Amino acid sequence: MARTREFDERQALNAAMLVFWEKGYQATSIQDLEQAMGLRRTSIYNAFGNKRGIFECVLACYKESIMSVLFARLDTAPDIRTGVRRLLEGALDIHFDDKYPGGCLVVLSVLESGQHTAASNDATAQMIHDLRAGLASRLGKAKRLGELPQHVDASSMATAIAGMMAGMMVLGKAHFTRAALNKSVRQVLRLLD
Amino acid sequence: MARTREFDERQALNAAMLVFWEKGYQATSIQDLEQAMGLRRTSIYNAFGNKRGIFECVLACYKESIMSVLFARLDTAPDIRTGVRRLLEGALDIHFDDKYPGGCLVVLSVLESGQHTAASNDATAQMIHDLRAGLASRLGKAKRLGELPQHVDASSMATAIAGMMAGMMVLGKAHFTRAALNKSVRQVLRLLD
DNA sequence: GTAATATTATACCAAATGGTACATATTCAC
DNA sequence: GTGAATATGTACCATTTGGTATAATATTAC
Repeated sequence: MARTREFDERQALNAAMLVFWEKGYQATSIQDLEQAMGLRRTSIYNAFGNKRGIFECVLACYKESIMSVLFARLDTAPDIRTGVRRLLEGALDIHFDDKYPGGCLVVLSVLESGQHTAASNDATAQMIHDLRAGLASRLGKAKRLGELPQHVDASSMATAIAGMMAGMMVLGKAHFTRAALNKSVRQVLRLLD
Repeated sequence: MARTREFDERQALNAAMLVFWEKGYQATSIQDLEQAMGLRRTSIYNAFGNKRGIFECVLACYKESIMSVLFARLDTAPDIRTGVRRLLEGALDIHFDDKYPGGCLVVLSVLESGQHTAASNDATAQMIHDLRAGLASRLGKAKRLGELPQHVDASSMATAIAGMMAGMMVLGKAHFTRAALNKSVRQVLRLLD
């Protein structure tokens, strides 16, 4: 018994996500968001409360549309080496995809933690910890399946791979070539031999 | 034949560096800088021109006081494994040092490249490329000295180590423990065997 | 001492910031 | 159709932003 929303929330959040991703949190103004989302600020505030609220929804959007795709690449691969390779190359795909601003919103936001609420910081840190945990789990499974030597430490290996993934996003932002980053992926895979 | 400056430029820039490092560029206001540097904005503008000018000097300050110390740890080590270990652990030392805000100003600024001038972006990207180049050079030397197998690709190995270094700063900001990060350093060192 | 020059302090400004009051429009239950 | 409830549009606000005009102050060469 009320007026219906005229915009698609998912689409609007996706547009907002791209702006935060490119400019950073504080450097993104409400005016920027109005233009990108194609909405007046009143509609934005009505839907998301305030700027912090927008960002929290954007983080959830990023988790769904970006992180989960990468996770799937790891989980659905036939073996651990293929899985790790697809995970890291998937991150590179996203970085070099013209649809996105390059780098990673989570990495950016973790570095910009001084700008965010505790809730947002918890969310971003959790996404990284989930990545590490997913890797650790997959590596443990690989050990049980005999895909990896028993002496491999799944936990620290997972941390290293997660770190490498974040680091490659940084190098990408510093204009490292795709070829160079692809080669560094191969170096990481050597750890699994 | 003019009034002398009452503040120490190095000290002032160090204070400004800490603020940019913690809050990010756009999120750092001139008022923040006035308080941290202990100066009125007129003195700041007189010395550095504008906010972008301050930041460019801060980057130079970071390069001198932070990056060069890490480079030295790599260059003065007795062998390549010790050098890489000291480089990565040195980065962790800085991250966990209470004197600093955690993470890395260069990594942050590269991620925030949408906020910076081309000059600043060139400077930060160059610092990362210099790191990689320094590593590649040292790895090449290690090969010639027989410290490393000849099949090691110094170039892609350098990229991977530089990436890992940046990535560990990200993980540190996401509250990974020192113990966990130390273990991931050991994983990276396995690449050199 | 004086002139020239650079630094500092006071006070200020236009523009942009995040956010909101309020009127209007649209939907659905009845 | 009517009323309740939510969405949107217009216009606005206090605060903060980066930056500056100007006057006062200190330094050194002469």
